[in-house]
Amino acid sequence: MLNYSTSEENYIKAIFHLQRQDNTVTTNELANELKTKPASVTDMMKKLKIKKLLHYEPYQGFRLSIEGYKVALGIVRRHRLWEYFLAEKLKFTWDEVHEVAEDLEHVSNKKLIDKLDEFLGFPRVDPHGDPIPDAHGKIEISKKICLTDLPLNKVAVVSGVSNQSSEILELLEHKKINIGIKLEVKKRFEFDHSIEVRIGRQPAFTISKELAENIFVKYGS
Amino acid sequence: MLNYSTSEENYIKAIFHLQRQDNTVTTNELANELKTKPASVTDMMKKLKIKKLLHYEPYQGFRLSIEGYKVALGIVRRHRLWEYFLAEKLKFTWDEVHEVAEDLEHVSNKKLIDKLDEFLGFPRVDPHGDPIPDAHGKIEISKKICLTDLPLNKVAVVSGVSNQSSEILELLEHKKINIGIKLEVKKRFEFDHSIEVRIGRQPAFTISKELAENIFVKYGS
DNA sequence: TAAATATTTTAGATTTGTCTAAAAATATTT
DNA sequence: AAATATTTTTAGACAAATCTAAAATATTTA
Ligand SMILES: [Mn+2]
Ligand SMILES: [Mn+2]
Ligand SMILES: [Mn+2]
Ligand SMILES: [Mn+2]
Repeated sequence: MLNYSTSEENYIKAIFHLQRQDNTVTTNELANELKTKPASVTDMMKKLKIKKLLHYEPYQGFRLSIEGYKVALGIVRRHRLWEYFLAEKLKFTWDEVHEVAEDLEHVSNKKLIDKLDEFLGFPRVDPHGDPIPDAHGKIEISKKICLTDLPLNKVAVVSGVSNQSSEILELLEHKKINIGIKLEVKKRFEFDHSIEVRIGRQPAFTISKELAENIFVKYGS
Repeated sequence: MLNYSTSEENYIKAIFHLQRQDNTVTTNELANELKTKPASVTDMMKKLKIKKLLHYEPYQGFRLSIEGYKVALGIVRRHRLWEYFLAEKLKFTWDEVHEVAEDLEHVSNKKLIDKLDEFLGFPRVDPHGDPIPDAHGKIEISKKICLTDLPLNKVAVVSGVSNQSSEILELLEHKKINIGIKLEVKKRFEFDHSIEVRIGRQPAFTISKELAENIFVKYGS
C-alpha cells in the first residue's frame, strides 16, 4: 500500500463518509465538508483519479474506487483506534477525541497501528459507537436504527450518536445514556414527538425529539 | 506558543541536538543531519531568523534563540514521551521507537502530551536513557560519563547509549546490559582497550573498546 | 599573500496544495 | 425553449519546501 499525503488522506476520508449517504459525492459537498473551495476540490479529484483512487468524470461527481475504499478504511481504522485510546487510556471525553485523532490518523505506520490495536484489546467500536475496521480492512456493518424508529418495548443497545458536540454530551451524561447501554421505548407522544425511554428497571424518563433523532441503537448485545 | 510546520520542527530539533556539541551549527552540518541540501538549509535559516527562533548572520553559522530553545524542548518532550510509550506500552524494541516517534512528535496538542505524560507515570528518561523535559520545559542535565572514563570499582548506573542501531541492541541484550542497570569497571586492558565489567555479584565479563565508547553511565540511583 | 579549495548563499525552477476570478457546463424557471 | 441561476471547471497566481547550478565568500595551502 502506497503512502498518501495528509491532504490526500483528508479528501479520501471525507469522500468515504459522504458517499455512504448518497451514491456519488459532488464538488460543493466535499468543499463544504473540508472547508475548502470548489476549485481546490476539482484539482484534488484530478490527482486522485490519476492515482486510480476514485471514479470521476467532469461534472459527474465522484466515488471511491475499490482501491480508494481500501485506503479510506485504513485511515478510518487509525482514526478510530486513536479515538479509543484517547478516551479509554488518556481519559479524554467523548467530544474531545475527534479533533486530536484528526492529526494522529495521518501517522501511517502499519506496525504502530497493529500494536496499538493489540494494546487496546482489539476494540470493536470507537467512543462514538462507530465500528473499527480490523487489520485486514474488515468492518462490521451493523444496521443502526434511529431511536425515533425503534418499535415500542423492544430492548436495544445504544450504538452511536450522530452529533458529536459537547452540548449533546452534557445532556447524554445527565440522562446517563452511554454507548452500550440497553434501553427500550415505552411511549411516543404525538404532540411534540417526545419519547419515553426506560433503562433496565429504572423509572422511565422523557427525551426530546431533537435528542432522539441523534441517538442510534441496534438489537442484540 | 505558536505552531510550526513539520519541516520547521525537524530543523529546530536538529539544531538543538547539533549545538550541544559545538557552540554554533554550520549549514553543511545541518544539511548532512537532515539529508537535505545546503541551499535548502539557508532558505530555512532565513525563515527561522525572521520568526526569531535563531541567531544567524550569513556565513556565521547559527544557534537557537531562547525562544527557539523552548520550542525545541517541546518537540524533544513529545518525541521522548512517544518513544517511552512505544517501548513500554506497545512493546517496541529500543531501536524501533525513534523512527515512529519522528512522526508522532509533530502532533502538537498540549493536552494530548500532558495526558500522555500522566498516563505513562511521568517518566524521567526515554528508552535510550535520554531525559524527558517536563510540561514546563525543565530537563534534567545529569552529566554522563562514558564507560571508558569510569574509575575502577565505582558502581554507576547505565544511563544512555549513543548509538541506536539494532546491531548494538543485539549485543547489549546478549550481555544483559540495560538502561538503569548498575555496574562497575574492574579492570582495563592496555593492549586492546577492552574493559572488564561486573553487574552486581555476577561473574565479571569483558566488553570491547568499541562497545564501551557507546555506553554512558552516571552515579547515584 | 596569492592561488586553490571548500563552504555558503543566491538565482531560478519545480512540486504540492491552495486561492480568486472568469469561463463553461448543467439545472431550474418562466 | 429561452432565460436565469447554480455548479463545476479552468486559468493564472501564490506560499511552502525543495532542488540544481552558478556566484559570492571564507578558509586552507603553497
Ligand atoms: Mn485528518
Ligand atoms: Mn469517532
Ligand atoms: Mn520529525
Ligand atoms: Mn530517544
